[in-house]
Amino acid sequence: MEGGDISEVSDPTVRIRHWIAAIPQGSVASYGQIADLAGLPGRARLVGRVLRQAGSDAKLPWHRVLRASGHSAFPADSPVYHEQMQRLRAEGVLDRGGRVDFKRYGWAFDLDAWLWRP
DNA sequence: GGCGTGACTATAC
DNA sequence: GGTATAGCCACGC
Repeated sequence: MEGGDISEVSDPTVRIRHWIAAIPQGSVASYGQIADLAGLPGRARLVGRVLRQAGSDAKLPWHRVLRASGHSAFPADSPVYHEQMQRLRAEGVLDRGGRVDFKRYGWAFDLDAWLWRP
């Protein structure tokens, strides 16, 4: 990935999109985690907003973003929910009763280690 | 400018 | 697991 100078981008939505795009295939991240990485702690709702506006933008792996609980942000009976789970399964991310285990599939990106690396 | 809404979260029972 | 509560803040009305 190339996140070296992204922290200097002023537009928060650009940073958010950057980090969402950086989620590796087969991994998932929470809204709060993306907000933290974008330098916007406590702004998880903004991440959701950006994602909603991106909407059909296939460039962003929106399906890899879940709630902190491991659940999808969508109602379990909605079409978009099923599409999300189908996309995740296609990457090897399995859910248990609609819940994804962050211990197993959570993106283990460590921002501190990244910032402090030599 | 006030107010409700929302692809959210941490904390406390 | 659930429910309640309090933060969060861009946006539309």
